Amino acid sequence: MLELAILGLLHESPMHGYELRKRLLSLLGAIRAAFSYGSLYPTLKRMRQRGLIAEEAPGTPGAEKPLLTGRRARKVYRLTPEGKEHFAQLMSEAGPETADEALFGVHFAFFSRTDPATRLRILEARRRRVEERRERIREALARTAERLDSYGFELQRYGLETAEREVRWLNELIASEQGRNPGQNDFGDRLADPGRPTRSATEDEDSSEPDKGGMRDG
Amino acid sequence: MLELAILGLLHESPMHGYELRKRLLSLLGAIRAAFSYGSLYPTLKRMRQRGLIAEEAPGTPGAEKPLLTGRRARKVYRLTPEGKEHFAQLMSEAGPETADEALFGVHFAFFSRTDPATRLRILEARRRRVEERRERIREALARTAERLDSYGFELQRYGLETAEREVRWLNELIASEQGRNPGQNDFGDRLADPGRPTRSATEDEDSSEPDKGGMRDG
DNA sequence: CCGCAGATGTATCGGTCCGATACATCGAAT
DNA sequence: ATTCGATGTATCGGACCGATACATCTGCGG
Repeated sequence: MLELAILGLLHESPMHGYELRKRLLSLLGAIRAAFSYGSLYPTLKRMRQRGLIAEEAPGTPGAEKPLLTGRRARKVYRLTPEGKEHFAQLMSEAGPETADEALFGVHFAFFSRTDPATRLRILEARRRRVEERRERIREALARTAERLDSYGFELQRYGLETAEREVRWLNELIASEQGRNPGQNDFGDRLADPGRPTRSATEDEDSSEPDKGGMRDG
Repeated sequence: MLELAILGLLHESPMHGYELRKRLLSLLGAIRAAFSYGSLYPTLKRMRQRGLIAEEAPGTPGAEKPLLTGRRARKVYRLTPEGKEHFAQLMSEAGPETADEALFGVHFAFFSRTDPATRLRILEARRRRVEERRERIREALARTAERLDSYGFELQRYGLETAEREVRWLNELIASEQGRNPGQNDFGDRLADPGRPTRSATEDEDSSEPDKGGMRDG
């Protein structure tokens, strides 16, 4: 999960842990809690040992005090070919695991790097999951409504409404996906460009992204 | 967290693990994933060792094959006085920890066992937390909107809307709490409406009526 | 000039929780 | 008969989190 997110982010450019965490926060913070350093650093270590990422070598190994603007030692990680392949493989999975709230969110955040068929299957798997949850709440409500105090009732009601809202959202997304030309990917052009010399994303101002509003039809 | 939920449920009646899990699912399943047995049984063991719960003694220690309807050995747990006290102490805490999504949900589910002042503080702590989250999303959106592809944008938009919706919900709950007589608790026991059993918004919405005078008051 | 708060940066530790798995009994359907 | 699903207890490895530690750089007020 965290692994997938790291691989996805390192697709943009090499980064060190602290920066990864900030990007993670701004990318996923809207839907889930940010990963903590207590998971991030051990995961980076593990991924490095597995060869999915590699430490960027500093210029001169002797007396490597000044990194960038005179900062202290930082470990900058970059994606290896194995990591790239592993990411593609993880992203192409569309089983029931991808319906989990957290994993779905990460997948969705990198949807532009997935083919349309996989996107659709993931969205439908998630919808199935939320629909089941919705039905379970309805049953529980019907079964135990008279036993609930007003707070318990309010919790059920709000949870049911939340599930219904997410199903509507997924329906719109699925409709939007199906509205596209099923053979084409009108988002893929920006990611199918392997030769882009990605600068560091710290103060980057590259706004060559005219496409928008594919699903903002309603 | 799980501990708090177990203590709360055992307030109703003694239960064994399997039953606890089912009750947990129907009580909290509307807002969070159910606890798994992988957490439940170790937690029960730990709580028993700490004296918060105790195993219900079977009728006759000799030849105790038939429990209830001839089933196999089950461990029925009941609340000890220490457990009752610990529950009250946990429920009276209203610090920032209680603003966490999961812990807030459990607290809320047992709100009828908390005094109104604590309820109010917990609701306000949660609202503060969600407002901060909402502001972080807004900033991230303003800062990185032009860098986002349509999926990233949609994720931010949906997350922002989710946060705004929860703040509205909390505002209603807080207003409802403040509308009560601050010294009394008119929800103490049961107050289920015997009339219509909770029709939820299946297909209708957009009523946009701001009346909604709090939670089902009589 | 000093100090000190706050951002940057890496890392570990203990603990909670989850998913998978194992094992066993029972009632009902096939 | 036997397979299937619900009931029931339990453990294990792994993922993640919160707290903590430690160190450097920057800017701010005194």
